[in-house]
Amino acid sequence: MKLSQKAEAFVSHFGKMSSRWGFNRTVGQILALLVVRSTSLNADEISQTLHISRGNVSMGLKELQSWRLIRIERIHGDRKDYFTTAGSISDMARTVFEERRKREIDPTLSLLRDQLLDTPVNEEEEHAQQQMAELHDLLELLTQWGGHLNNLSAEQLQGLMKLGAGVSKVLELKDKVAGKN
Amino acid sequence: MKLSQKAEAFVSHFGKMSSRWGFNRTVGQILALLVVRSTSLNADEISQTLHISRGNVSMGLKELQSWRLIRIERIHGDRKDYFTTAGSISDMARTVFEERRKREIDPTLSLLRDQLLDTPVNEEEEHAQQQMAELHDLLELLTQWGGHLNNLSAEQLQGLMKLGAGVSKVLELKDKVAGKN
DNA sequence: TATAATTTTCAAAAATTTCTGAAAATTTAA
DNA sequence: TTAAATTTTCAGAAATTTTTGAAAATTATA
Repeated sequence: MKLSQKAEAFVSHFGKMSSRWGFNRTVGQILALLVVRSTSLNADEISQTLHISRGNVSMGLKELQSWRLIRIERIHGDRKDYFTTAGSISDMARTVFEERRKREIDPTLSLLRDQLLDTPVNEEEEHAQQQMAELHDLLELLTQWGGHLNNLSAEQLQGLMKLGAGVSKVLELKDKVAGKN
Repeated sequence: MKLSQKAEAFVSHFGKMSSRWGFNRTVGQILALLVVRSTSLNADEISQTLHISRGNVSMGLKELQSWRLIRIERIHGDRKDYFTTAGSISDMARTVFEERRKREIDPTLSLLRDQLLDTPVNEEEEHAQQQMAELHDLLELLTQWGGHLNNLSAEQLQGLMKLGAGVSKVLELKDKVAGKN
């Protein structure tokens, strides 16, 4: 399975970038390959296309499954597992945000909450807690906001995005309406 | 300089998490230390407190400056450089988003745009381009949206966040008003 | 069942990243 | 200027992460 120039560039770029998004190079490459290909692929095909060992592919696929980004398809009369992406690009984006929240934000919030239970015993601890409280509130706000956005339909999301800079106007509008009631 | 139990836990947690946010453990620890301490610190103090070499501290501070997350203060009669965080927690959050956009999103958008210039020569390339277009549009939307949010005042942002799930109602409201004009 | 096909695991090797500390470079003040 | 103080650099060492590939485990078919 030879990749086109285009697909090659895409896969390679995502391999390099993927470490920033929480997975290693081969995992990024495998995902990019599945995104770019229109048909599902088995582990051997992935291994040959990306020139990575069969074992590495197996681990990478497992990792992507733990992220809920790919799913297995069975082809009748073929014993092998075939893999595709789980949903559209924006489905996957939502999933990545959600998974990263679980893996990174939630444990951090939990630590911060614990820390904030204690009463500070001096100026220095007072300041530390103040900062932690600020971070806690910010993370919580972002999390809640993310949750709300996730519940919006694709169209609503689009509408909100298109609103863009006009959002402040809408906020004023909302305040006016709220004021009347 | 001995850290309190609390500060220790905070610094250690951020050391572990920081690789997910684009910097290595010591860089994360240095930033966390500066966040939690109320006074500015010099490189030797940081080195002793975190038990990392002087050279490593120097590199870490340089990295944090490239992220625009810390700034140097000079203390009269003292030759050493003293370091503090550049602004509040939310200032830093904004900066991190902006820097990551520059370092990760922008190059990706640029690659995708290049790829989309070519005309696909077969079904397979057609599909690849479709996916890339979807990703391109999503990233662009997120980027624009991020830009708008960055331009809102802290109060407006707060207001928007508090809106939460009510956002869909406000969208309807906006459509109504728009319809009348 | 047995066996062939396929996937997973994991110890060791390779690659990459991070860290150290001494030397070089720079800055400050006398 | 000069010299002391401070910071930066960077080659090599240490630590960590990733990858391989062969053996073990699992799964599917005859």
